[in-house]
Amino acid sequence: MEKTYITTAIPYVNGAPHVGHAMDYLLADVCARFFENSRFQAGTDEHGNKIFQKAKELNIPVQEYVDNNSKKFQDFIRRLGVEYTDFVRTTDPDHERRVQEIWKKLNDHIYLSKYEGWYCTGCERYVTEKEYEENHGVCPDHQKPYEKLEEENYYFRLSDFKDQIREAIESRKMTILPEFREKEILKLIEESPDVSISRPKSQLTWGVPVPGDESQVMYVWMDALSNYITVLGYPEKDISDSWPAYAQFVGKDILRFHAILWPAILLALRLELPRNIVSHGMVLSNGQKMSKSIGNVIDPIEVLDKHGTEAFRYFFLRHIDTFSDSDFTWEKFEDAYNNELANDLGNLIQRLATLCKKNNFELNGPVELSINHESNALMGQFRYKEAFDMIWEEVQAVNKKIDEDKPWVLAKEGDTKKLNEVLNNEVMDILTVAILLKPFLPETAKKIEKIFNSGKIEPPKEPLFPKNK
RNA sequence: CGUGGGGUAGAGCAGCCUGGUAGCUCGUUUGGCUCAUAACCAAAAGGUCGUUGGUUCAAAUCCAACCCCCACAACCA
Repeated sequence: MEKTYITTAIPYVNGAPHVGHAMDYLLADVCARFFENSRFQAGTDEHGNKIFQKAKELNIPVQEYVDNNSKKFQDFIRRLGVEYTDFVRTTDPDHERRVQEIWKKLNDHIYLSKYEGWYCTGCERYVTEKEYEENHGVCPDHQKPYEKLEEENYYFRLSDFKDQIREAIESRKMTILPEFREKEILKLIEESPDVSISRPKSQLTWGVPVPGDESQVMYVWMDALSNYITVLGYPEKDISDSWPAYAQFVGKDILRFHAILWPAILLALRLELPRNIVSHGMVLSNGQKMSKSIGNVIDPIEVLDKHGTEAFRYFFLRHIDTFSDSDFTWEKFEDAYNNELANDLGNLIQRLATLCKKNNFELNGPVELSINHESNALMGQFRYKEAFDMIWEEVQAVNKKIDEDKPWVLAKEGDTKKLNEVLNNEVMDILTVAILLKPFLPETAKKIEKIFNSGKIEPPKEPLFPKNK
């Protein structure tokens, strides 16, 4: 059976999970829950010098180091309430073997060439011409002058596919979202040079060996991008029940690799291009990019510990824009939690359940609602924040309706018929809200259904979202 | 002359493509209600829509120039 295949970028595991990683997972999770029959990939990127060095510093075997870190990400994803179906690790032998198979298939588009550039022996990396000029030829970290070095690299001939990629984007066979990023990519394609896809072993040991050349190791992108199909079992398995991916979620910082290099690889393999590449913005902290040196990094685990999964999902899906950069501050988070989750929704559940209980109102058996809400159109376009806003209007509308219906007055007047009628309407409304909330706040949706759609209506003993002082 | 985004009420944003009384959320003030987590509902105050010029009967919206902020520029989510 055909599945809606949804992917997330695989994070580089040289550190702990970052708030930014959460965006990928949450958006993909909303998408996966919105479509029922979906396949959902997640994973970790585990090769490269930085990881190798970090493990050496810590005096831990590299494999053990990446095992631990990969586990941290898996735990993190679970704590976000995100349910993936497939998890890929780039150090998995299956993945490594498959990447080598892929490399072989790309052979016609790969060539060996010299790379020349400024190199810092301290950092063990090349710097760009611009960086070289800015630092006046001396590495600021190591106080050493850059050296001119040259090495042999394998290159992938991107130019073989530029026209096809441009055509796919323009004809919307492959859609890049949001639109302004698509414009950016179309410009970038023109100036994209061929891509260096290997490093000499002397420089990079922790990686997948290039097949047929002992002296070279694959460079990250070739290794990492392939994960989306190696996890499906490519090339030995038929992946047509899942591929092409319906949506690939990535941060805007790595969009270029996903929108240019990755499609080129797919074309070279004669595979279809993904239908949608959705790029989200960055999460800022107090209006600035998070960075250790500024000391404004928000630890997602801390947010989860303090407020739980549902509140986390709520804030990041509604108050962090789906496509643009948005700001996280604790103040904003607390405001949203108290005003919206606690007051609007939490209190609504409490007051309506209490009204039902006090007036002995019950539904006649569980109700099946089929809903065609206008937010669905937005969901289909990946405009999750806007869809969520629209759903919240429904929450507020129920509060308003209760105020207008004044069930407590009807109860005093003894108008039982009218009372039951309005309570029934209101319960239907909140059950509708529950269904709409499912992709965003699955646990909350479940709780609402349990309270209102399983016979006797009882207000929860503990408020769903206790207010914080 | 790198590329892209942005500059709209105290804060955060929508509106701009398809010109025609400037809108939403939070905050503030006032009123209502009492079912509810001192929650809910309503109303009010608050804006020369970055600057200058142009097109038009009419511009936040189209055009031009300029100023300011931010991101990206092969691996710092």
